[in-house]
Amino acid sequence: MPDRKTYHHGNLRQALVEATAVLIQETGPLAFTLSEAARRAGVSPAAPYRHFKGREDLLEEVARQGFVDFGTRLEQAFDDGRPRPLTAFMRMGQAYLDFAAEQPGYYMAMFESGISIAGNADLAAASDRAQQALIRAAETMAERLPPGRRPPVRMVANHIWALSHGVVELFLRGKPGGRSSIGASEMLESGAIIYLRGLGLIGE
Amino acid sequence: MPDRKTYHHGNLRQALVEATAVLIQETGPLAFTLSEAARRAGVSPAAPYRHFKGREDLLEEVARQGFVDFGTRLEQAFDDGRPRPLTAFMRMGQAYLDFAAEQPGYYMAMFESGISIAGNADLAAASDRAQQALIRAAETMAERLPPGRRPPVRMVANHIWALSHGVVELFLRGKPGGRSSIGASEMLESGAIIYLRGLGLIGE
DNA sequence: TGTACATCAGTGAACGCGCGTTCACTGATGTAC
DNA sequence: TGTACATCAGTGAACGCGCGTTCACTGATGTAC
Repeated sequence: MPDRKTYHHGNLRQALVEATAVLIQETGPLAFTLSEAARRAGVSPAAPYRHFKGREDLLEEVARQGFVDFGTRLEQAFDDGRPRPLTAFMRMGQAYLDFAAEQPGYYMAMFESGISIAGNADLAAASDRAQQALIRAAETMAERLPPGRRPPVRMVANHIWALSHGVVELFLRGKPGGRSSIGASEMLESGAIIYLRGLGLIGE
Repeated sequence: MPDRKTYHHGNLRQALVEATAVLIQETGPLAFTLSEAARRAGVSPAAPYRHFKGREDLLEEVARQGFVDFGTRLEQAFDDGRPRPLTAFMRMGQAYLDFAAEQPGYYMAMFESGISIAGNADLAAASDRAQQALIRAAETMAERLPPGRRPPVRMVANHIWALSHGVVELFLRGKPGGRSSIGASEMLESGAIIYLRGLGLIGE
C-alpha cells in the first residue's frame, strides 16, 4: 500500500511480514532486503525499526508465522486420522505440498533463507509444533500395526518430512535438479504409498 | 594462496572455483561474492573477469563441477549393481550423503544457490548425467521384479532423489526443521529400506 | 642462443549503486483532567 | 466537550560499507626469427 493517506500506517508490522513473503516469492530468499520490504509497504527504510530489531528479526517473524500456518494446516488436514488414518495421512501430504505451492514466500523463509531457529524461542516453538503434527500422524499410523511391527514414530515422521521436502525442492519449482512442477503431487503420493506399503500399512 | 610470488597466478580459474566452494561452505550460498572469492584466491577483484563473464558465471561453474563429481561418485558407488543390486543401491545412497557432507559448498551451489540450469548447456548436461546415474540404478533394481510389477523407472529414481535431498536439507546440517546432523545416514538407510520393501524388492 | 614483440593475465583506481542502520525530528493519536 | 500533553509511529537525511563491473594500464610469458 504505497499510497496510503495517513501518517500512521496502522498495521505496518503485519504489512512488512506480508510484503517480505511476496518479495521472497517473487525473487527468492536472496533478494529480500529490509529496504525493499519497507518500500513495498509504502514506508521509509527507517520505519521497520519501530517493529523489528532489524533485517534478521523480520525474516524470522515471516518464518515463524509460516510455521504456525503450516502446522495448523497439517493438523487440520490429518484431522486426527478421520475418517480413516490412511486417507487422512495422504491428505496431510497433499496439504504439505499445498502450503509450499500457495505460500512459497513463507516456505522459503522457513527452509531456504538461512535463518537459525535455535536463537529464537518463538520460532523454535512454532517449528516444533509443526513437527509435532507430523509425529502425531505417524503415531496414529503406527498404532494400526501389531505391537511387534511398529516402527519408531519419530523416524517415520522424519522420513515423510524428508520425502515431502525433497519433492517440494526438486519438483515443485523450477530447481536445478528438477524438471517441471507437473507431477509433484503425484510424485509425493506415489512415494508415500510405496513407503506405507513397506511399513505394512497397505496390502499388496 | 594470497601470498603467491608470481605476477601470473597460473591456475586462477580453478582456484576461484575452489575458493567459492569453501566460501559457500563456510557462510552459505547467500554470502558468496565475487570480490571475496578473488580475495581468497589472492587476486584483485577485477582478475576473475579474465576467466568468467561475471558472478553468475563463476557460480554456475562451481555447480557444474559439483554435478560432474556428484554423478561420478553415484555411478562408481552403484558400480552397475555389483555384487548385488540391493547392496549397490544402498551404497549409492550413502555416496549421495557423503558427497553432500564432504562437499557442502558444491552441494549448496548445485541446489541452494538459486542458479538456473536452463540457460547453461554445460551445466544442464552435467546435471542430466547425475540424474542418469540415479535412473540407471533404479532400472537395475526394477529388473529384479517380475515384469508385471515393475514401477516406472524415472519415478523410482525421483523418489530416491527426493528422499535423499530431503534428508540432506533437514538432517545433515543444522537447518530450521532439522535437529542434529547425527542420524542423517541412518535416516536415509531406514527410509530407503522401507521404500524398497514397499516395491517388493526386500522380503518381510 | 639471443632478442623483438605479440599476447594475455594480472593490477589498482574508480564508478554508481543499494544496502542496513542511526539520528534528530515531526505529525498523529489518545488519555487525563 | 474541550484542551494540554505524553506517547509513539512515522520521516528523511545521512553514514559507512562492500558490492559488481569497467577501464586504461603493466608485468610476465612464450614464440618467431
